[in-house]
Amino acid sequence: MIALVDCESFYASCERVFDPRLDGRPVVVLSNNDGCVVAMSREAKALDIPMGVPWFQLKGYAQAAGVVARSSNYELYGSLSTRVMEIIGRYAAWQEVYSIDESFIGMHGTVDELTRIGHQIRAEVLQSTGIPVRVGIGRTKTLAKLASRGAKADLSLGGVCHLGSYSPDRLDRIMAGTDVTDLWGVAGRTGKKLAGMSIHTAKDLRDADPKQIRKRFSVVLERTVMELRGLPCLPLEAPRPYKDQLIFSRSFSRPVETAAEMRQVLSIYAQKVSSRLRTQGQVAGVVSAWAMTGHYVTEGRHSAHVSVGLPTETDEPIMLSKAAQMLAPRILHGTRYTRAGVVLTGLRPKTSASPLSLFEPEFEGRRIGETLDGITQKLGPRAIGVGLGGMRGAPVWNMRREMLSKRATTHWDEICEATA
DNA sequence: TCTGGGGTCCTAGGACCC
DNA sequence: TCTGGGGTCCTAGGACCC
Repeated sequence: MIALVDCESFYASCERVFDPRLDGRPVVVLSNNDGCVVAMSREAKALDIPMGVPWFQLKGYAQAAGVVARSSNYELYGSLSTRVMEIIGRYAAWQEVYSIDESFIGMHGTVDELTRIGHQIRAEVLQSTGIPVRVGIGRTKTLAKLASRGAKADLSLGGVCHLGSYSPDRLDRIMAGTDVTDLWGVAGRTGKKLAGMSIHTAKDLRDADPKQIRKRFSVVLERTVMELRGLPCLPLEAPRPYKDQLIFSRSFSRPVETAAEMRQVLSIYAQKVSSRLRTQGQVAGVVSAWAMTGHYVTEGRHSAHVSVGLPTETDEPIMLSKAAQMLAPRILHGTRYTRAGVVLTGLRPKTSASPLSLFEPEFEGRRIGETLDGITQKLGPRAIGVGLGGMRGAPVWNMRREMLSKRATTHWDEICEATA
């Protein structure tokens, strides 16, 4: 059997761990730039605040209704996630950490045994970290996901739902009451196309002809059909040694319109992403950069892309920053760009085979990257940078985070204080 | 004024090979 | 009119996830 353990309203729950005043109050967490709502506590959901609503639209109502808003504090969430995942891992020989707030584990046992273990996991994670979790158990990942929805919907289950505890009739009724787009792997576009074939519920999809589904859609949806029937098609994945790509992208707090400013943006973003690259011990072979106007503008929409193959794979910030700045000629002067990003692909672990010295880039071997990382770690992210990245103050286009909580688990000077 | 960010997998189609 | 067949690799774009 497979269990999905997922954290309830994870970001909002993290905010509560070190600020118990938030208990029982509606809490929303905002995306970068304090843009829109990306997480809500149960109380906020009860107010029918739509997920994804822009903060500037919600602000007035939120303040009147006593909603507490927080900027997203990924350093805190990442740190608490690591603790939660470690505890969950103690309960299984095989664990897949699927996302910051979800983990699949493999389990053996009777319905009663597994349900009991589910409750134990819940209790221990709550006791040790303050984060409430739900446990959904089924024969496949897709069914475990469905069970997790059940645990959320039916409070009488106490946070643990094992699909094996239902009769076939009851399971049919549950699936018939589940919209097909609420399934894992089925979103809006596929949902629309399925509706055209009179497939509206999870039960409809389970009972559809897999071959037809594969022909009309893809092998991905065919797998969903089989998984709904209890046939595992998606194995628990082992942790990967490294990623296929790394991205650093941000929206600006105000539009960037000049090539000079955009060069600064790209230089800094490239340095940010190169630092992640070094953390993972990888080198990159291809640098891509893009810039675009907002989704919501009606006039003057524009986007620019460029992709550069590097002569030698590298993790050095100077090379990568120069490559990213090759986007500059594609930038239309006077366009109101609202976001940009730098993407590294062609990633390999750094250890294997060093390039012939003839082709070594100018700065290779001088350990510029390592040196910057060391200084940054000691003195903070803006202490040093290459070229346009070495800024005393934050650039004017830098993102907004006006309601940021403390990073209580990763910075000594932000540690939680208790007062009598 | 103000609408997130970081990933994965799959497929189709082009380039290229013999 | 009519222009091989079979294979691999790579990339761009679509769809989805949290």
